[in-house]
Amino acid sequence: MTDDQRSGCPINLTLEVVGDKWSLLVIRDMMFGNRRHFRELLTKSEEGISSNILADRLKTLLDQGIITRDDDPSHKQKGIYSLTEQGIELLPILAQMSGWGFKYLPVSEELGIRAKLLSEGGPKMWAEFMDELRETHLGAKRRRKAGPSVGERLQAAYERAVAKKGKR
Amino acid sequence: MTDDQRSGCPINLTLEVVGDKWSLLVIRDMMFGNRRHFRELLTKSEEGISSNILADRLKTLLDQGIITRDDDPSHKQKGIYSLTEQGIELLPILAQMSGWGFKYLPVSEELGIRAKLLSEGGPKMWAEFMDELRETHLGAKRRRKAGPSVGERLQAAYERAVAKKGKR
DNA sequence: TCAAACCACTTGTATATTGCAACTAGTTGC
DNA sequence: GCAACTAGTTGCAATATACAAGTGGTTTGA
Repeated sequence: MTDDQRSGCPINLTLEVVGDKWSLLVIRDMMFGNRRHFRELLTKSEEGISSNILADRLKTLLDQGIITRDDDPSHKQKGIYSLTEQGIELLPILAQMSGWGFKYLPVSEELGIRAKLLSEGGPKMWAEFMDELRETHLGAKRRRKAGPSVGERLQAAYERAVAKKGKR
Repeated sequence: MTDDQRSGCPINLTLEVVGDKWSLLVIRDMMFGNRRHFRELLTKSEEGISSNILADRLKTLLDQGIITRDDDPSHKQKGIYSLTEQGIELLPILAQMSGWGFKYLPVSEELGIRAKLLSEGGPKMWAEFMDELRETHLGAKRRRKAGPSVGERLQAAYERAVAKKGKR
């Protein structure tokens, strides 16, 4: 990867950082699937990323300040990847992509349910979810709201959709 | 380009359609720079796309229903590319990317000014701009608002920034 | 204590995509 | 009729990606 940029346009610069077919999927899995280890990201992704590509993307995202890596105290070889504030703020981009894809592309039922909820929830729900991510990834204190978190609600809806599909 | 998809996830599907380094830049130029012809897109882009890549991306975007192509009555060889409703609705994704890039990446002053305005304007401004795009690209009738359009305001701000830079 | 499983990657190689420059085939304006 | 303009295409080199196998080390459990 070279350092020279094509232009100073914000959209172009953003695309140079996350405008490939894998980076945003890794971020997505960290956000919505709470994958924090290399092995989790490698084996639990829907799309089947290869290990060399994953290693390369994690390195780039580290260099860009979108994620950080810490040693896992429970296992000398494990690393824990966390989103930075900059990474967490990619959520609105993912949410908009998710909404657009849900509206116009052949999304599967069980994977579309989260997109639907996130789209209906709008910016307010996104902000709440970002606060939850700040808690899990940055250790930020958060004023607890009543009822299940956004993350829990999305996960529960997904599991209901999977169960429903299995019954058919 | 093959037809098989990696997964039915809306984010993944969106990335498979516009998740490369050029497609969204072409859309950006059509939206914000009002480039409608092949030659305009080719020569007036900040980043310098090559003609084979541009031809390929326009074909893909046509296939995907994001743009349409009509013959230009003034010139037998010219085609006019227009955004479809599906293409126009990519604006919020571009706006979010623009805002994120403006906040975190080394954006140039004259190209950042539009990002700043768009970010400050928020979803309400985006909706207004999308209405303007529906007028120019889809021929939709629109209730005129008082004062300059969003497109005009963005363009004027950009030109002021360029003029200011030139004086230094 | 030792083998099997697990961990985060790296390496090698085939294939696909991209970037660059030149070229084609036709149209328009003077 | 010719120069400039139009939308692309072609050939080739450089780069990125995909897939399978391997590396060096750690943990688990009998």
